[in-house]
Amino acid sequence: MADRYEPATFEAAWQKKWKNADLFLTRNNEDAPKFYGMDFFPYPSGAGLSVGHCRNYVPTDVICRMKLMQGYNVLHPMGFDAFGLPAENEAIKRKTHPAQMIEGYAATYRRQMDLIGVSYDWSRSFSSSDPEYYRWTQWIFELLYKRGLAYRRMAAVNWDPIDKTVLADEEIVGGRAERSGAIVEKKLIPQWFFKITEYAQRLIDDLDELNWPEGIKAQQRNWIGRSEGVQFTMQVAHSGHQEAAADDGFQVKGRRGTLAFDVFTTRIDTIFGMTFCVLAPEHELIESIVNKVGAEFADRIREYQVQAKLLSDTDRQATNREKTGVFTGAYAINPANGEEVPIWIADYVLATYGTGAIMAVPGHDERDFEFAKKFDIPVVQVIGPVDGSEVELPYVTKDGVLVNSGEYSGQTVAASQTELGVWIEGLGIGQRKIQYRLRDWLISRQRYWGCPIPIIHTKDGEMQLAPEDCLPVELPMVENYEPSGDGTSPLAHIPEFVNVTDLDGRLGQRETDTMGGFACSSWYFLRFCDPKNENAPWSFDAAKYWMPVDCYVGGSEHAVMHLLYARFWTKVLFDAGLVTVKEPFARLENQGQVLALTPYRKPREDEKLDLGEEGILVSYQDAKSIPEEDLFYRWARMSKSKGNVVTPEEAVELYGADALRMYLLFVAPFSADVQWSSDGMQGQVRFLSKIFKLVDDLKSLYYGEWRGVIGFEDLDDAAKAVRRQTHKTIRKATEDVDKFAFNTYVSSLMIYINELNDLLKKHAANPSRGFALAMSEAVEAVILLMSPGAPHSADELWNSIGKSGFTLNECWPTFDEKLSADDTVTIAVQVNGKLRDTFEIDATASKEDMEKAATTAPKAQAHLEGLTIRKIIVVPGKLVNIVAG
RNA sequence: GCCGGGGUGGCGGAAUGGUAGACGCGGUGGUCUCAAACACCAUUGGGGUUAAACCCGUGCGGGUUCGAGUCCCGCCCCCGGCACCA
Repeated sequence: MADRYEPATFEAAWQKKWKNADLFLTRNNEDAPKFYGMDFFPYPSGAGLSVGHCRNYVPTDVICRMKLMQGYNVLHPMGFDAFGLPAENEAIKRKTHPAQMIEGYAATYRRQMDLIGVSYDWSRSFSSSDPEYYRWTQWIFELLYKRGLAYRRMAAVNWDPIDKTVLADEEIVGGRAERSGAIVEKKLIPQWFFKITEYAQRLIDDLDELNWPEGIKAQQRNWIGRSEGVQFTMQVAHSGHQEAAADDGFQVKGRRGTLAFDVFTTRIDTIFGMTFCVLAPEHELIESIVNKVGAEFADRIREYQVQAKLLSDTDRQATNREKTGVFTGAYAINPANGEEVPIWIADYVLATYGTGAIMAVPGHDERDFEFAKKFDIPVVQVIGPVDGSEVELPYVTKDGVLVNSGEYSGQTVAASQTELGVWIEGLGIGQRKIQYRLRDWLISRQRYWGCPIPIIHTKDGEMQLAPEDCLPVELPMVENYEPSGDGTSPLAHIPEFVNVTDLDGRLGQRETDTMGGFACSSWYFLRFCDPKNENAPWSFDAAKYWMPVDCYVGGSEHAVMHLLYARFWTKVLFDAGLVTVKEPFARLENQGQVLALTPYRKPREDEKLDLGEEGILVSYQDAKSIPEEDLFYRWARMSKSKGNVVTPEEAVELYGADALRMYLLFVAPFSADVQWSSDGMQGQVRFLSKIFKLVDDLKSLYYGEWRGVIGFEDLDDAAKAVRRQTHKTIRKATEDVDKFAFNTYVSSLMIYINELNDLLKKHAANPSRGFALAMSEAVEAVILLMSPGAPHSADELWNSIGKSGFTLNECWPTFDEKLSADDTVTIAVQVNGKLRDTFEIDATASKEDMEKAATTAPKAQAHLEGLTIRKIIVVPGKLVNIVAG
């Protein structure tokens, strides 16, 4: 074996041996505790992996490897999230079939993951597009349907009138289709939803028990958006301002002869300040109003509705957009004071939140204020500061008391919110209510490459589930699967797929929408527990044993969608008695991104920059020929489109897999973004070489049976120093890996190696027997502690000292508190909190001894000159602070 | 605007309220070499000094404490997410 790190000579060889020995197959030792460590389900893109992806996989691998060495049964699987739009679009472009294409891409991913030595149990791998897998995705869909959690209703899709296709939100840029440039329209079609809103409260509550980054939990809470308020009914005025508002027999909300609508507010305390109401342009009541008001109003309302429909969501919600709206000609009655207020229509009120209608209080709401100013609607103050001082409107703080509010004037905001809520309930026109921002989960996709929804529409318009034993409803393998041009899924144009007869022999048609990819990734962690099961999605016992995932690792960009959906499904499955956990992921860790220095040039006069860009992206090749004053570099996320990707192949070729792994661990805290530099890997080559050199130097001292005799040896100071360092490092390294502090895990090994080198240099000439034994222990500790981070090198070194097999099968070292304790400690001497001196003292020294040593320390004494000692604070093992004046 | 995370040498970053800058990258000087690369050794927060002593120093301003990078209050800046959700 060489005395330096020469990866080309052994890394590939060890990977082969691991494979031949089935080293990474999941083990199931009796009585061992379990550890389930997993990475986010990746979509295997055609670009392959970059070193940025490895930053996710390597740390998970390190903790899994350590847990395995610690005696856990470890489940560390990997599979592929193969269904979905990116795959389909790319396959169309390449004129190939997505199934075939994805298979190739997944193989590339696997090859790259193997190349960096990640210990996945590939025997458990699958793709979400495998019929054996999506059969059970459909099965879970049916479970949701049976439990009333899957339903179909009309909903808008983004429609591209040029390409005649449905677009995903990410295919729209600035209200236009990314590809065709057409202005995107909204089109109502029937679509499938999962009723995640029914679980909103539980999804909030159960966050508390999760060991997740606070930021992610906060994002989920925001997304679910719980707010407490009051919902109540507003009557449309019969008479008064508008003769056409006379009763002509409309029936709305069960009130014969009247028009009415519900509003939701979190500020019921401001109800006396209501000076108008606003309905969303899509509000159903508008139809009735249009029929009752004069033609001029009706025309303006219609026009506004058309305009609103044409606006894309992004345009409509653009920041700082001026408020728009029209007066309907109708009035509503404020139940608090009986006053009539005008009803407006405006798109700043969303149809999809609350009741799609609001009471507007411009005195105490910025949006209403802005609207009122623009349309000259009165602004009334009904809340003021407790001290009665004048304030500028809108006054939106909840710190205050009611004014101009009848009998409620003088009450605090908090008190009146309760009282007014009770009052509304007493009147029978509404109730206090908890409202969530969360919407139901739209799963329909009018595309080919997804999991078919197992529903049959019978001739009589009924919906039936495809019988369980007929699952999966297989996606037909067809040549043409491009979007069909009429907005339906391509599946709708495959008669063999569509036409079926149900169990009673009646004719029916299959549902042709497919499920969005998030459905497939909402349960894959359960399938990994029992991936080959042909009779069930998983066996209850397997899931009971492995779940929850103990450590789930991936990027924070999935903070809401995937993680929320997976939590939702797990809760449904829990309710159905199919799993024993309410939450799928006990601990979540987000890795930082890997950024690469990316060349840009200044734009020429006629060039426009893309949104958020400072310059024009250029390739590294072109950068060489661009004049220096026009060229600049920025840190940008590694991606194929930026052309700044470093692949694991390149890194492994130049520096080695272990150097890449150790660099990824060391370069920054796990959750921080990383500025990639290949120089850093050279540093790891140097470090690994140092280990090879040290192990080589220690071979002459190495005694394989040290464990049996070291306890009987009378150890000299040198030997004790070695052991102390060994046991300190074992403790530090173990703790650091457990808490995902991989950078300090690596640095603790560096410190250890440096110390061992120093000690060896000092005592090599005349080593005692105890020193040799302590160094024997150290050699093994070094190799085993580095094994999770640099497994190839560890196995190479392990065998070089005469051991056989794999370090992964060895026990993780344990530390002995007594051995790691220092004999002597360095004590800091402070005078009035400022460091003045230090001294060495026996670790067991008494407080009195420390005080004495401190007060007589020469430099400290110089600072005590002429002062009276008032107090002495002694921190054992650390410092002495002398307070003097 | 709201929510979350940050701000420490030239750079990445360490520091249970207890010696700030561990470990590494880079730099400088040296050894090796015909030379370079690699490697190794020394040094490396700023000021100050022949050297030391000493002074300053964790975004800014206050506070608590024997002692604050760490805790509290008020600001500033950066990154991420959400964003007319009534």
